[in-house]
Amino acid sequence: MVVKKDELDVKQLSRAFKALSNPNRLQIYLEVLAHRQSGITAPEAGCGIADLIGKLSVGAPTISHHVKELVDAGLVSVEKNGKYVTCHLDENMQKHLSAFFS
Amino acid sequence: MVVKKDELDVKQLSRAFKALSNPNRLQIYLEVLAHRQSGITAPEAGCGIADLIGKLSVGAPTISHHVKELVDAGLVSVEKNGKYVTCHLDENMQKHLSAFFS
DNA sequence: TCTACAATTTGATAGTTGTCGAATTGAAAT
DNA sequence: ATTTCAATTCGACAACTATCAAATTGTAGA
Repeated sequence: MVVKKDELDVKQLSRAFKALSNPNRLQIYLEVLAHRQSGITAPEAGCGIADLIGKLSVGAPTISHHVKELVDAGLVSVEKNGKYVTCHLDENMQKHLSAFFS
Repeated sequence: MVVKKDELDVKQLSRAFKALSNPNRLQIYLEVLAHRQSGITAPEAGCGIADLIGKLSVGAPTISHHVKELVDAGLVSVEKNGKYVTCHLDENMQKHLSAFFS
């Protein structure tokens, strides 16, 4: 059996950093970080798109675009509930990035 | 006396991430990381520009440009010795980024 | 002084990105 | 079924980026 590699390569890493390189996208990531409830799924866990639209000073299409980039880079995941979308932190990626600088 | 703020703001952070968002620039940062001698200044500490030119597959002007971006973002510093230039890791910035993901 | 050479600057260009307004989708409520 | 509303997709455009070749700088050696 082939063992799964646990390290991120340069390409993946640079993609993650690129996702965080735009101030608005970094803000979104910070919001998601702030809403994280480590462990159990709590009532107000996650960060709604509408919240983000309220807090940043760019339009909804731009928020949508940025969230997608964060998802594509593996930094966050999204969960759909009817009309609404909630963002969650990808804790595994966070650990990888933490390890990179340590 | 006014205390010096120790945290990076969103602007500074996103600038650092932008500097690491290009694969070639990230490679340079990795090289500099690899050449770091924590603590004392050892003989082969630091990473020469010529080394970088040898390891990456882009021309000297591009390397020069990328190193400048890393310096501007506060990730590395350069030291000149006659014709030669050596890059050093900015350990303080490294600590800040480490803290960000922890 | 002249030459060689490491590194940077300049100028150009193809490609990428952030943002917007308008149009679209799709789920819930009436 | 129609309306409403959250979110996404589309099409466009100005701003920015990565890279290169050519020209320039500046240091060290002959």
